[in-house]
Amino acid sequence: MPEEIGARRRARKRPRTRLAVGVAASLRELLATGQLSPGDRLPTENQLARAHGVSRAVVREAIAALRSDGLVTARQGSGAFVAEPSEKSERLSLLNFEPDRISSVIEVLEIRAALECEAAAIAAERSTPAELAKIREAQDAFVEAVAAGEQAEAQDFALHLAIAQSTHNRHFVEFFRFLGGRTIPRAQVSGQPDASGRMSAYLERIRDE
Amino acid sequence: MPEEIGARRRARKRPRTRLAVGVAASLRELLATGQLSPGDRLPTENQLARAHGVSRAVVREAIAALRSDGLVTARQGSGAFVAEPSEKSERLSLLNFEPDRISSVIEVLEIRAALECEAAAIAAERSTPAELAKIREAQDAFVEAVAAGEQAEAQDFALHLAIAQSTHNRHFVEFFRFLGGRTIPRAQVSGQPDASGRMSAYLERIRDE
DNA sequence: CGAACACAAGTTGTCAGACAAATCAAGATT
DNA sequence: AATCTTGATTTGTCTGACAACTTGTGTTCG
Repeated sequence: MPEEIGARRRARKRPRTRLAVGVAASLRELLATGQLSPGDRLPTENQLARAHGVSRAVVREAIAALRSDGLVTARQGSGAFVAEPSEKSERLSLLNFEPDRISSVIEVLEIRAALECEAAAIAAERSTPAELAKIREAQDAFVEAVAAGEQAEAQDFALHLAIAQSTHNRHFVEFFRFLGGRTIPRAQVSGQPDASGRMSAYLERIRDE
Repeated sequence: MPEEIGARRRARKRPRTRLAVGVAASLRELLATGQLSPGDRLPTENQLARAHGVSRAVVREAIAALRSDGLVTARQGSGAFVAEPSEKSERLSLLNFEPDRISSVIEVLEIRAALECEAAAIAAERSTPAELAKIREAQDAFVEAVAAGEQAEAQDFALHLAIAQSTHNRHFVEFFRFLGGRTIPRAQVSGQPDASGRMSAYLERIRDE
């Protein structure tokens, strides 16, 4: 018995997988595999508790998690039912890509390029002189860093953020902040060949406008 | 007493606000107002239970909801702590706008236009003949509907979706499906004055490419 | 004096049973 | 036939208890 305790103590930060997450995963699989369709009533809490060998409290916590995700809706006295797929569930899966596949990274870069292009155009129309100065500053810092042979991720991000803020559209800002955190670790894609080439063309366009 | 019961029975589909959601909302406010910063330990379950006049089970369900959202992390034997803001929380707040403000709708339309523009360009390069035919079909249906004086939201959406699918980039597809659901009810913005004008120019561009 | 150990208090995780509240279906009543 | 009553079923909540884990404190030994 002591060895077991030792083994668990060694695996610190992971005291034990909570039972509720196991039950929740089991339920999620039922939904994912289509064994339970929207509108269906899932088993009662007592049934689930007996089936998984846990107490009703654990089952309740598992269902609460699904309900928090909008996957099921519970009605007192009636039961818990699978909810219809809504925007919310789609919003969660959105951009939930796997960074392992290179193509996935490229896809995100595509969508990012599309937005950067338009953001720059809008920013050119709306930006105040102060914001323009800020963009120029970030731009100079970026070209300097590139000239010095650095990776310049931070400067790159700062530049895009400055442009996004100049659009006065907070969705652009939020989107870049999100994508920035996703794609900054460029070490994933081995060589970023034409990144600088694209960037120079990109900057030229900004100057023009 | 009977009247009260009647009043509640009349308000069907809303039997009663669950206690857990009230406690969860209270906790969320603590985080939002900064009274609890990342890394802080929030009150014990017993304290919260007494403070809100509910049982510990309710408090546990409330905390489980926050944990499911990634706002707090609980460690057995130690307590529950406010989590550091991560991508996940940003992803949730992303594009979570209020449809009441007209400017908010316009902002989303801007970001949508930016993506549609680039998606069309990419689609033009990659689309297979079958996909091109599908786009043309959707396009014809759209112009027909517009000519008939209809709103043509469904055709509009189908057209954009067909284009997005031709990019072979599933992020575009997901994004349009998401934005489509958000902006389709255009009744919000009273007159969509230049929508058709923009659209015709947009279609011309596709034909060119 | 310092370090390893033992221990106790506090906290979250889980269990078990019970009752309240709501739903639903069938039976009883008018 | 329509309405009311009743009972069973199910989720929502309460209560108390114990297990598992963390943390700090004291204690003992080198």
